[in-house]
Amino acid sequence: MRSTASIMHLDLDAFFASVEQRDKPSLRGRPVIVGGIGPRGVVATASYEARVHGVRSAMRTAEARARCPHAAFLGGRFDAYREASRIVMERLREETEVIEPLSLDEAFVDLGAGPTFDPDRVEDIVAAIRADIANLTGGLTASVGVASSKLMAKIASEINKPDGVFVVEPGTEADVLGPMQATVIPGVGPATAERLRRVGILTVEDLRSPSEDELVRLLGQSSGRSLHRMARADDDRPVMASRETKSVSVEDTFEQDISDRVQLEAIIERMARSVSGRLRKNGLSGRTVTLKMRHHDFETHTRSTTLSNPTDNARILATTARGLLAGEDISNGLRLLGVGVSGLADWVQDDLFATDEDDDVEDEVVEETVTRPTRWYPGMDVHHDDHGDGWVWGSGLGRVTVRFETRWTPPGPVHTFLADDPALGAGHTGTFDA
DNA sequence: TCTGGGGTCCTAGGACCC
DNA sequence: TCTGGGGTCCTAGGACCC
Repeated sequence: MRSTASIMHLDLDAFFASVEQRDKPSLRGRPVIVGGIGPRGVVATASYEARVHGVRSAMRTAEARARCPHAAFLGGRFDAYREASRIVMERLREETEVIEPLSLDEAFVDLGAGPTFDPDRVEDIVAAIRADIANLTGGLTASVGVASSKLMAKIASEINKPDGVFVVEPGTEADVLGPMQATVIPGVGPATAERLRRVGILTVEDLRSPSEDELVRLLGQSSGRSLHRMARADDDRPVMASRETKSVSVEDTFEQDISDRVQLEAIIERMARSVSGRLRKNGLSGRTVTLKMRHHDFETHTRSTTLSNPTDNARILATTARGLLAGEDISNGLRLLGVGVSGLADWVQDDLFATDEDDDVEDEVVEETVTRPTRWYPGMDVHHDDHGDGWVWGSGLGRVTVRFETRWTPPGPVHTFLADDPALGAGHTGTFDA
């Protein structure tokens, strides 16, 4: 915690809805709700006119419709939001390079890292930034908090929202924080709040009573230690100007549950292409492929596998993800499916002009349906058949289809297989050595 | 006709290696 | 031969954030 109020948190007010109202004058002064507009949609952002009627983010759109039937329900125009966000972030960067965007509509700014920062003029600096944002974006408003730490700046930006500013005077942090609900501390969500409530902790003040060890016992190492400090407004986390991407994923909730494997596999193909495209655009590739499945009863499971080499290739991602689906019982239907990649590496892209079609050039795909394999892979399910005359493969009860793929993906060839033994009712996927 | 999509971070257990 | 500890990687799940 530094001695001057020089960390700013800026939060654009009702961002998606405000962009819509800016671009469509007929929506100004009216309730606007942006989010999923299908039967299973939820609200992403509600304008303040809609919040009056109790509409909140993450609320089901069906409920929002019931509460506020006269609102405009919009699906969202992310290109417009990204552009508005870019303009705002660019303006913030004029203050200092040390800005940390948290999302399209939020960022920390280390004002103290600016070349000409004067702590006595914080109010003027903030006023100039907010005026510029309004001018540059066609009237978007922002709420701002300034304090000696990220924690207090973030909390302060909520205090005079919307279109307001709050500066926490250095030295008053703990006093400002004490009377607030423990849930104002970022990271204290519903589950943690409930655990705390059960031991009588409601406010930040209450959170100062237990020792660090007691909080660790209650909430685990990481949360326990950090909450013990946060409760005392003790926070020296730096504003981080750049953060590397850790994962890339796509998911979709269907309007109706899907139990048809062929249909799900086709969706996986589409998602794999989407993930692949985004990996390539960012010069990334990853080793761990994750399939996310939400069942009809909302039970959610992930299945993942780690390849021996990073890939950004749509077909490898699709083959791998399909293999992960193969072992799952989907007879009651899935409401959501997702494909993700993590374990990312940024490799030097050696073939900038390659297209998806070009990728096929050096690929080798061998598919065989056999009772005995002609090639072997690690972990191949081979066991001795006591009733027969030797070693069998898979269940030993029938034909097994194996698809071996070799693809040349920098920095080297990637060999994957997908084995499907109907009698086992399970697919087996992974990598093999050539 | 309950409950989005895109992320991050943490925990915990097992495998494996030294 | 037995026991133990630590570190790292992998998988799965969960909490949380906007």
